Amino acid sequence: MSSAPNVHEVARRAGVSIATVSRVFNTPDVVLPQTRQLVQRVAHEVGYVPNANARTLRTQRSRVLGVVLPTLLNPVFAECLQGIAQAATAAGYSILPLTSEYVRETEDHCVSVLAAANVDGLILVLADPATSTGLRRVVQRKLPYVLVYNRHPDHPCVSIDGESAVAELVGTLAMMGHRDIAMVSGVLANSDRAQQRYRGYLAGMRAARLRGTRLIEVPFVESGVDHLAKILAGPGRPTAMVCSNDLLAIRCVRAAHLSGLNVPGDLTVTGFDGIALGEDLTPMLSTVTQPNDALGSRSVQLIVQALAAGEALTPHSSVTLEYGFREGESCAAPPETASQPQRATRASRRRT
Amino acid sequence: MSSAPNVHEVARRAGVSIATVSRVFNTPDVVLPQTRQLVQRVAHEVGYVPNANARTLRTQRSRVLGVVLPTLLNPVFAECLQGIAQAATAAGYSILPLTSEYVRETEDHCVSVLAAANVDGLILVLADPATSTGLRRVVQRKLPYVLVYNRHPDHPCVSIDGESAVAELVGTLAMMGHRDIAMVSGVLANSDRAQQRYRGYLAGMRAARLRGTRLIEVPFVESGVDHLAKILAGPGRPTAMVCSNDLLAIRCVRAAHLSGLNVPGDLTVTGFDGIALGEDLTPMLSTVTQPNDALGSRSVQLIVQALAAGEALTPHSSVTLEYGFREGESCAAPPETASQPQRATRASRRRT
DNA sequence: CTGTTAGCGCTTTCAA
DNA sequence: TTGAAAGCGCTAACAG
Repeated sequence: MSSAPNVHEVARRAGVSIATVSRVFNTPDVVLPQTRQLVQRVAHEVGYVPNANARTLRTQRSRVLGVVLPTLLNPVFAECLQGIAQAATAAGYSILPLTSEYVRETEDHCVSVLAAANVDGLILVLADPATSTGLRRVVQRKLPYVLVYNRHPDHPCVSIDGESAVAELVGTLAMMGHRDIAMVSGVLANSDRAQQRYRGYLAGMRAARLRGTRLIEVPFVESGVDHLAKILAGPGRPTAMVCSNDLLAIRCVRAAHLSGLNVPGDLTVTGFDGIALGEDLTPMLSTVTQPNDALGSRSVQLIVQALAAGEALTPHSSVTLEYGFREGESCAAPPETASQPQRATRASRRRT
Repeated sequence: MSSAPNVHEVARRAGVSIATVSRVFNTPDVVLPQTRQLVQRVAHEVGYVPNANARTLRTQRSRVLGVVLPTLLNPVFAECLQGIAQAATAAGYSILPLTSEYVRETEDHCVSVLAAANVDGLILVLADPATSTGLRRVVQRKLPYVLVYNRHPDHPCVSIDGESAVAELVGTLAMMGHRDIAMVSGVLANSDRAQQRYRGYLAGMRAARLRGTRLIEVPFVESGVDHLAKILAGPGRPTAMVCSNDLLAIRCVRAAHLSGLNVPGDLTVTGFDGIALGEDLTPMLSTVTQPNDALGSRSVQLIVQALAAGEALTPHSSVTLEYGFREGESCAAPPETASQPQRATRASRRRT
């Protein structure tokens, strides 16, 4: 409602020129200590803060990184954003986070908004880089960008090898005696990560010489618990469910309970993502852990570094971080095989 | 890296003046259809998007709402932000969300950043409005603002009556036979909501003629599960734990499990917030539910409306939304009283 | 070390 | 209906 004080106001009150005021905020050491302190005092008194828009307009750099995430309702992305925020602050950048809600058009729109806001760089978590029109626009406008979680040979990415992780996990389950292992996923077409993990599942099953692969796609209308419970209550239910993310795994555990099944006694459930909350659940969620905040901070570092160097990031700069496994308590040998549930003990680590 | 196209570029290519280009984007109907279409075509071709900074600088309004939240790692605030984002989009506003991480200085800093960004209004979730220096600055700069979750007679707030909610909840527990009811909270000094809820606890205990009040403050170093488990393993443990938020409740359930206690058989646990995830847990979390997204969207509506009217919001415009109770499965009569756990059936509602 | 001045991209009178 | 021109708040030459 009231007009914010500007350089003129401060300059007038301090009896100096607007240039001096500007210098105090940009190159303080170039102005006489005495003058500097005077200006600082006056600025503080009137509550002057340099207008970021004017500054951006003039300098052609905003020191802002645009961030596009699918949603913040999934803690995975909230954790990642946390990492992004911290790293950005450390590097002297602000962030402007937007969510696409997994809608293609929204993803597109986010890119437009961020471009209009003159962000210096973009950190993107896309549904699927291969088909993203927003990404195409970013490339053709030559905006510096990096993808996170996504993996694609044509783009700079910070990610983990989800395929190997799931393959490895399935191998472990097979060694524990599981033969009926199902994969639970959101709609595959909606996410390259889901596809990646599904490929890992298939590879793992193949490697273990298990033929009965099964994909349970949970359309994300409602939470999907009822749908899952129905499957578990029916005949021929799997002994293990490998879920494409932790939220889905939590729902599987719930569905098992609703079907009168004990986890892990009657049913093994594993997740993917390693959200912090999973550690506080009972049973503690067995899951593939990603370094979510590191994925975020690493992407900031990459882009900030590219910005400093003045050259765009290439697919060549892609980084694959390590994943891990949390043993948890939702995993055991299948009921037929072991008289008493035996825990998984494997907790290996892998890099690519 | 590459310079974005601007009005001049588009004007030149379309053979019109920059003013006409501007009009096409701001008052399309005032320009000849033929000219308009030409400009639109050219703009689209070169991928022109009006520079938001320049526009803001010139018009002195950004159509951006600044949002300050404690953290996004607690789904409560992510849910609220979701509501804010939707309502803002619907009203033609963008949002600029920042997190304070419950640090006073950061809260302050967020306000500065948002002021510098020329946001048209502020939506704030503060640690404590009574002591926030950031808020003081907002007021003295006469920035339009509204507080969410916080409650304070001197400020416009969108909130629920947490005190009554907890009091009511405690009453219900007492009626179920609980006498040893403890309150579990984060550090009280860190949040006016925690204080509010604690007052409700005290009031509820008083109303039920229960004298043994007990506050368990969980410092948020680590998750606090070990601390809680230790308390539960010791003598004189309560039969019910009323938690100040759902995340804490989840940890209490975990702690109970680690101490060999069954929830709700041996211990009743209730939460506060009504995060969506609580519904998928086993036992399903019994909790006070807040309309998190409505709190967010309502605050947007208030501020947008004030902006349109050109007059600031006053404490008078404060809105109290209704809370509810989710029965859940983490609540039962205390072990001494009932041979078999009996469920709470109360699910009342209250407004203030 | 400090002041004057041009101009970032845009909107908006004011004229035509 | 369209164009010319001023100016939002700031920074960065350039002079002094």
